[in-house]
Amino acid sequence: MASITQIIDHAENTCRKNGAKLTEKRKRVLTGLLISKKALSAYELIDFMQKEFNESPPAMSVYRILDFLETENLVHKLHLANKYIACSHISCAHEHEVPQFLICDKCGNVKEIGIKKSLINTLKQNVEKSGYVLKSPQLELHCLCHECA
Amino acid sequence: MASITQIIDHAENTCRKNGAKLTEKRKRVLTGLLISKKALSAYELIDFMQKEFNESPPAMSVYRILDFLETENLVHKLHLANKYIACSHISCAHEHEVPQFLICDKCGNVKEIGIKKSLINTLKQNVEKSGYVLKSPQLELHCLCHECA
DNA sequence: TGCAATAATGTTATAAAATAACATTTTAAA
DNA sequence: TTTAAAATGTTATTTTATAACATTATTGCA
Repeated sequence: MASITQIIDHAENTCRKNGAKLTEKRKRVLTGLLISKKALSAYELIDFMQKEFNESPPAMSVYRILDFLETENLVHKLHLANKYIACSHISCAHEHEVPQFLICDKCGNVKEIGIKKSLINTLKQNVEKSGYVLKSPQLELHCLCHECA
Repeated sequence: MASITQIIDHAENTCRKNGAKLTEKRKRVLTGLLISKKALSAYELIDFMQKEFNESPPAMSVYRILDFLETENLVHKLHLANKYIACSHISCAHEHEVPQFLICDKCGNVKEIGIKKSLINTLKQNVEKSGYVLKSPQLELHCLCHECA
């Protein structure tokens, strides 16, 4: 399990390779999500950063930074929960599976699992049979965690 | 293809069987969604109903009505788009498939397809292997429709 | 039929999430 | 060094959603 510093370094290198820049502000937002044990909304992130880093960035900035991090695949937006979660594979060397998020409707806990290639292909075929093009196979499912079930 | 009146009648009977009541206000919200060619947000619904029925219910009421309709499975909330869409199987006599929504990220068009039982079972097993319980297998996918692709 | 309880809806206010538009600062490139 | 582009800030607003209290309508029971 890589330390947060290592993950940030790795993220920085990945961004540089893509011609993007992981600025200090962006690092701090990503760090906030990595430190946090749970998915956070933009405003929860602002509160969290106020407590952890003694800085309170404007919401507009946080949203922009989250958009950037999402575009760089460092962060995932969970639409079911209106929250963001750090990608759990940032420092992996191998290509990892498309994420599927199991979101507890009761307590908000989120678990990330990988979607098998075969399942993605099935989804993709279903989509194309319907005249649409699959843009992003990331999945979110309404669940209950083992504590709330 | 059932007429809107028939669909509403069917919905009313289904609610009655479930011990719920499809009041006039609720009928009008459902009708609005049935008339509409596309998924609508709560506020879009309010605008739509102002134009179609010359009534402008408060947002709070619309949200409550949408919650009710969703609970009765007459309406689906699309979390990716923050919109609602009428269930397309209200007057079907047979048990229909769990819905999967293909949502065009560009224009907002939504297509509903059915998820095969085998795919649901796969999803369910993946979830349970992770210690969670699948609560609702409804899926939403980021897509592009054939016009926007 | 009348009354009490419950359900549905309205009102007022606010919270939460998100974005538009303009401005300033920082960084990178020429 | 200067300019252009990127990043961030500021101000304001829009959009989505809900809390809490009040009123109205409906239902069930005596």
